[in-house]
Amino acid sequence: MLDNRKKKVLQAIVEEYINTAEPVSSNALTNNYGLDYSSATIRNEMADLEKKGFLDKTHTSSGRIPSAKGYRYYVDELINDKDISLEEIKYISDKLENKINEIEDLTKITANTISEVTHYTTVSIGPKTNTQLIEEIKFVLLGSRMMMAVILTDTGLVKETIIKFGEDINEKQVETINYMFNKKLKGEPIETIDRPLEEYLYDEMTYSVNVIKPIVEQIKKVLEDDNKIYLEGANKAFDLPEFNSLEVAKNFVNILDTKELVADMLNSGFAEDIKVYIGEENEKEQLKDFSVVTFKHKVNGKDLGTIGIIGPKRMDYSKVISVMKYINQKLNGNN
Amino acid sequence: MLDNRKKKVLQAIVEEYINTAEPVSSNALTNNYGLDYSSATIRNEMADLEKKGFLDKTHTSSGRIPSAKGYRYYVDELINDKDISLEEIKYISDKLENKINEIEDLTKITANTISEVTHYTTVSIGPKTNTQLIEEIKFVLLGSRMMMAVILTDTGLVKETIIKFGEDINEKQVETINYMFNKKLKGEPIETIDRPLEEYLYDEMTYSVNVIKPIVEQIKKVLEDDNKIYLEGANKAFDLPEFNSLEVAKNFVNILDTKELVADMLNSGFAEDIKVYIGEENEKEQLKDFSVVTFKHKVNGKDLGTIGIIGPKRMDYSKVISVMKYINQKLNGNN
DNA sequence: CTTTAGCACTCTTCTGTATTGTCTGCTAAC
DNA sequence: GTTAGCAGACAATACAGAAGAGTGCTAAAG
Repeated sequence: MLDNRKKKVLQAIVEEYINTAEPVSSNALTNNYGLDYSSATIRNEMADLEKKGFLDKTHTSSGRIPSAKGYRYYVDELINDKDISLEEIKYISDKLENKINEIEDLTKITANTISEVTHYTTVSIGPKTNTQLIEEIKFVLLGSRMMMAVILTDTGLVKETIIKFGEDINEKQVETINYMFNKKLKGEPIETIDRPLEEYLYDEMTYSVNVIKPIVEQIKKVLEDDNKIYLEGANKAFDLPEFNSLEVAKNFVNILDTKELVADMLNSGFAEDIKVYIGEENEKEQLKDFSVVTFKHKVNGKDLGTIGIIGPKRMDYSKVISVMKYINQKLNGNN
Repeated sequence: MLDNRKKKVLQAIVEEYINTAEPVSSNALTNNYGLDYSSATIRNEMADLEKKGFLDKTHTSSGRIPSAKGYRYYVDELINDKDISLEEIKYISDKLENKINEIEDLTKITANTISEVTHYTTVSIGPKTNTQLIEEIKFVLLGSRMMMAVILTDTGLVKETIIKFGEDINEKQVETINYMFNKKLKGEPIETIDRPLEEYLYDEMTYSVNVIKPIVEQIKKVLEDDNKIYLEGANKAFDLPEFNSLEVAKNFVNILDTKELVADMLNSGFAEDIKVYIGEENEKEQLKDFSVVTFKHKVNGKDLGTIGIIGPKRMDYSKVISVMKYINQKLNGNN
């Protein structure tokens, strides 16, 4: 579809634009990026690329900027893995080294690491709990009318919540509840908890609904809560030149503040490990001026959460993807 | 110090400026705010107030804006409690009604409520744990090398953490640890946990340091963690006209991102319930263009956390303070 | 047939100037 | 003590012209 030189020109324009955020002129590319031609030749190529839809102009006599199609082609065909510097490798290694066991915070730490290395804003969301298997569920009495429930899953995730009662509870009751819930739920996926209340009461009618009901309700609530979204490096975005437009800056802050939007964004595109959405490719209207790269990180095939990078369309895709790939390797111990 | 009419003029200027964010002209005040004088008279008063340092000009022929001293005088002497609308009362009541028992989230919920009603950004920090008394401390075995510690304090706060071990632990050991720690710590202030390790080992040398050490370390870590800062309504700030300056907007985002700064801010000014810092009154250089109102909320004299409002210097102090006072009442059941 | 030099043309950005409107300060009259 | 009225200061806006950057096209060179 594109001959070799056109590819080179497109790549050069994308990379130059990523670096400078200024429309790229034909002159800027001559004797650069291995393009040993005069500006006129480059101009002819640019005109062709524009006709084919890979480039845009901001006005008739401006340099070119990549179109969404141009970025897409770049990401799909032209990108090459960027070498990560030694310092970056060291930084990433240090931060992740001892944390790999702390499943609860791993997504947060990883998101923070990515944000620090790439200088983009990241949002992250913990692992989906509902398909994980319950390994153990424990109830602990706290005082006389309060209880803590701790759920342990097969992936090593621990979720806990406090339950309050309108009546006194004793140790013996807690023991029975422990036994009862474990009998029902051990080895089952977490979503089992969503079953109707009667199922829990089937065996043991000795327990009043007053006791069982708050337990089930509170546990459900905590598990829904796994949609908590963490944000890292929001201020970094303000260093980018495109954020000099107050319009864009405001829009950006609003996006980050709309939790549902971010959650939807992170939950889309199931299977893939790393997925790139460029500008209009984002389903959400509000994101059409940004690019999003999502990264579902897993250890041994187990979902551990999703991290999203939000940045300008001229995001340094190569670096972002390289960093993600490296972290993925690291987490899965292939290094 | 100021005669009655001057007070009236100053109050009018502050309130007008709070509403419009535009320098207030002498004309705007005539036949308004109960000032039935010509613009020339108002001008004379304004000139006097400026000489005394209560007002500033942006340039020689502009209207007046309040100086820091002007705001301070307004807050100290001229402010009157603003009536909160019925809708607002209902909104606040509904949000706080059933949450008063959920100590863990109370600060967060309160901060969110304040942000919604006042339309300013709030930051909040949970209660200081170190002086609270330990009512009970429970250890629960999870699997064979993992344990959860739950600490219950006299104010009803629950803190929990997961501890991982390099060796297997059995139920019997957990029981002894439970007994041991409770014997040592029950009724003591939380900071007792900071004691040197030897104290925990004194009685029970049967337990290896491998077991006790991770427990103490992890508990310490969690309790330090009480400095977590919550942010509400950051995007609201961007609707204010002063945030049209990218400079200010950027500065603002950076402030919110600097956790230490925010923590310092919330922890200053010990005793008072509600404290107002206007512009340069803030200790931190970065905050000198903003005003901060801090609100230490308590129930029955127990510290439950601190909430800070960050807004422009022309913040609606009257409304902010009224809302805080109302919430304070509400939380303490005087209504 | 590909590449390049050169030039006309387009559009943005910057600078300077004139214009308008707002608001003050001051003076003189009430 | 208060007010009307006017001169002066300044911001904001609009407009014109010049400079600069970059393209598109043509014709010549390789």
